[in-house]
Amino acid sequence: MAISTSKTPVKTRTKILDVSAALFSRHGYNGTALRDIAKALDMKAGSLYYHFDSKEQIVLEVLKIGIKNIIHTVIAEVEGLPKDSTSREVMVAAAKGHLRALHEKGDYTSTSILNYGQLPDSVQEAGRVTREQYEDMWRKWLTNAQDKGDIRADVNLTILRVSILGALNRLLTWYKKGELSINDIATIQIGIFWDGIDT
Amino acid sequence: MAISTSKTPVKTRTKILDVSAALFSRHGYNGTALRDIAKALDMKAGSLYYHFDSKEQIVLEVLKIGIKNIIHTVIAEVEGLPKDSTSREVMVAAAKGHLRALHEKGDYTSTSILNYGQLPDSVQEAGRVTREQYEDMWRKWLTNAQDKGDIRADVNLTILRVSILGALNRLLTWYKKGELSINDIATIQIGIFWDGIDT
DNA sequence: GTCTATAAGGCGATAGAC
DNA sequence: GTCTATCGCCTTATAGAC
Repeated sequence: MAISTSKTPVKTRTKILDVSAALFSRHGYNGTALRDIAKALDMKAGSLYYHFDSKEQIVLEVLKIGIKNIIHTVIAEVEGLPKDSTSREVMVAAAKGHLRALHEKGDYTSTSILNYGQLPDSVQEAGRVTREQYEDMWRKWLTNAQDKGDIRADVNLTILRVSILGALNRLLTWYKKGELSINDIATIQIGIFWDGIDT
Repeated sequence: MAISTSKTPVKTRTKILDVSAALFSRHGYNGTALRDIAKALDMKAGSLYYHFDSKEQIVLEVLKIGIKNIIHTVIAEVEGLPKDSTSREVMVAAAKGHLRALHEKGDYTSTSILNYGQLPDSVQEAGRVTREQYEDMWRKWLTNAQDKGDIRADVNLTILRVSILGALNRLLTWYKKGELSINDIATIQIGIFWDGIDT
């Protein structure tokens, strides 16, 4: 958290980001006007420029918060495990963190997952490094697991990684809170990948 | 194919759709102006209205072509199988069809896969039925396979379905034609789901 | 910090010439 | 079938009052 001495200056900024994330995730970057963001906060569009320099700066901040949130949630979940955990337990923990971030901060994370490819090139460029850091985390876990002999040697780890992340990310388009909790889903999804579905 | 008696009337329309699909898939619906579409065809924006009534009509047509293309490709692949094929062979064939449609008609299909949630509500509504028809096809194949005892009874088919489709759809964001062919990838991905990765 | 007012340009869509 | 020209509206962003 940043150092803050005054009473409220941070809060409006945060509200703007929250509302922006919600609107971007539903209507996309180009489908959301600054007037829409302002209106949702009972403000006028011009007032936003007291807090941000441009619309691009807003979406970039939303993007970074989304990715960092996933990374932090996933790391916390994995580091909360006992040191002698199995590879499978690591994957389930990582999946729980990933899904929990998608679910709890869906407005922020979906901007980086669903809308990323359509954002202005300059914004994509600025967010690229953090995104690749996250892919690297999965690359590392999967490689470790295969090296330890917990994943068969013939499994293509690149395809496994994109498959797992693709499967997890789909949560954003189908999950409505019902009988299954986020943790249940993570366990089930990794279970499918680990054990297969064959009889 | 529609009946056509004159020489060229269909072609310009098709070119407009091709270019629109390409631009929509890269910059999104709201990020693509009619002027951009026209410019890519060395035309003026106003001329597009001879072929289409509105921008929404263009994207709706792109959307429908994308979904129908996936459905047709997948059905052709599955119906090309011998009658006595195993459930696993059916899944691999369906995955091949799905990935082939994404790859060969990526501009059209990615509009329906990546941009769908951000399209105008009226357009989403018009495309919904066809989308659900496709989900139903997978639902049916998976249920059949489980009923025949080829998928373990304890596997949650809803989660399996969203996981497979999420994993397959990821192709759009990572695949660059290299050593692996589309058919190889389909076989590998279904192999992971079927056999698991455990040693 | 938020407002009003406005600049400067982009947007989808239309009308009529060719 | 495509053009030019334009309408009316919306967009991001800025300037200055409060």
